[in-house]
Amino acid sequence: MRADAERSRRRILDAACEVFLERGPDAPLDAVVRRAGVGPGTLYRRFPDREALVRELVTDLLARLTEAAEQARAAEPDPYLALRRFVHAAADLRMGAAIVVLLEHLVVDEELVAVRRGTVVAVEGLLRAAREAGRLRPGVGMGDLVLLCVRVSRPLPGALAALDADGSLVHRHLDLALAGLAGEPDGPPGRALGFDEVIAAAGRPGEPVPGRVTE
Amino acid sequence: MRADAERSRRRILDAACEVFLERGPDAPLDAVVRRAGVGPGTLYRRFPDREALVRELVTDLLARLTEAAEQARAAEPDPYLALRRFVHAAADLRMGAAIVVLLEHLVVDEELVAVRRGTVVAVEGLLRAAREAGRLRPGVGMGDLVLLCVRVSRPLPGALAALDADGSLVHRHLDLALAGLAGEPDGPPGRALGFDEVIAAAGRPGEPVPGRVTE
DNA sequence: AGAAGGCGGAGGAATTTTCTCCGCTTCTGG
DNA sequence: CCAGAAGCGGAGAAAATTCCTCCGCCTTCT
Repeated sequence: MRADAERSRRRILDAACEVFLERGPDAPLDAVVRRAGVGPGTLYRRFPDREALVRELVTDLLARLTEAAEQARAAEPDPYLALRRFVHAAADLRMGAAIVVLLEHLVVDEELVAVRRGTVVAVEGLLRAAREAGRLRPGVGMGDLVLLCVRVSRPLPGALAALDADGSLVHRHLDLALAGLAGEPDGPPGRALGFDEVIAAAGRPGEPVPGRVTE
Repeated sequence: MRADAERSRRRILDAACEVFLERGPDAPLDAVVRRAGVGPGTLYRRFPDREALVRELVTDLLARLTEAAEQARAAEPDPYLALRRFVHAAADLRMGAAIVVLLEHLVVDEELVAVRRGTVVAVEGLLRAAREAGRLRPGVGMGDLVLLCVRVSRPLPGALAALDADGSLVHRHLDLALAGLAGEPDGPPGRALGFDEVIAAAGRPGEPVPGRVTE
């Protein structure tokens, strides 16, 4: 594969990831094209239809997730810290997009099942280790973990997204979800976010609200 | 106002709330119309443009949020339980819609500022009480609370939404976020969610994925 | 340097979204 | 219960969006 083709492929997949997270699995492919900064022809040549794009995106993400889970396990002897590390890595990888998109526009074939199984096994290992070490609230299941990850690591809607341009808020809130808003004062992760900052984007009286960042 | 007009107004506002939460603040008003089960004429007569609808929706929601905060404070002597009760009530009221939509398509006028101030004061009271009682992790601010509420109580994307048709998962995850996934075994709220359930909606190999519920 | 292959964008067809108009139904005051 | 006022739903025109192809030019590899 030629170098420029590979570059385009990567840009399209990355853009698709963000766009599907922000606008849902039916987001127009034109939006992906604009975000990726490529021409429509480039997208439609490589991915004949939406499903082809989605399939490659999901496969790619699941593989990287599996790798992240295995790396986290290897790098952290403490099972809870390993799980925590994985959760943060999953957010960086935009795990949400994989799931959103997997469930919507995809015929799940055997190859996909195999890739998915690999991810599930790896993550379940992390979870079981943390549970057996007594570092996980009893009754918390794999589904809870995954859904909380999806919920917390999705981009904030609309103009709120600007609050977390660099993603640090996602990591703060992941830590909060892990440790609990109500919890022992063993140090809060990051710094407190003021409400004023949240509503700052709402503009002042009489002023038009600054719209979302136009693409 | 005639009884049927009031009924239509309520149905439209409720529908708009759900639709804006699910599809973002630019969701087509036709989707609101379909969800509300009224004719387009009915919507456009009462709300000449998108802003009119959004304005009434936001004002209505903020007022109900303020009321919920005051009720929670009155009903629960324990500051933490009061905060917890409010958070759950806010999720039921779809607080997320107010914020999503407030930030996007609205010129914030003085009336709105006043209503919003009322809400902020009421919620800050709850938060301060919980903090002073030592029931809140230090460093957790109003913004964290609001954003975690938005994140957790937004509907899950796409087909995942079906997992939480009755909203019980939102409440479970709000409790988890409050108490922390990693936490003392003082009883997990609700029952554990299996990963199998999460991916069940993905269909079996070779089968087309059941699409989202068509409206 | 030449050839193979990829790139971006113009643009047409199809779909979606917006919003109006009007005949029929529902409500309310008397 | 009735008459008139008010509201309702839907057909459908106009505008905007989205999908996707074709083609002339540019990049990459040998």
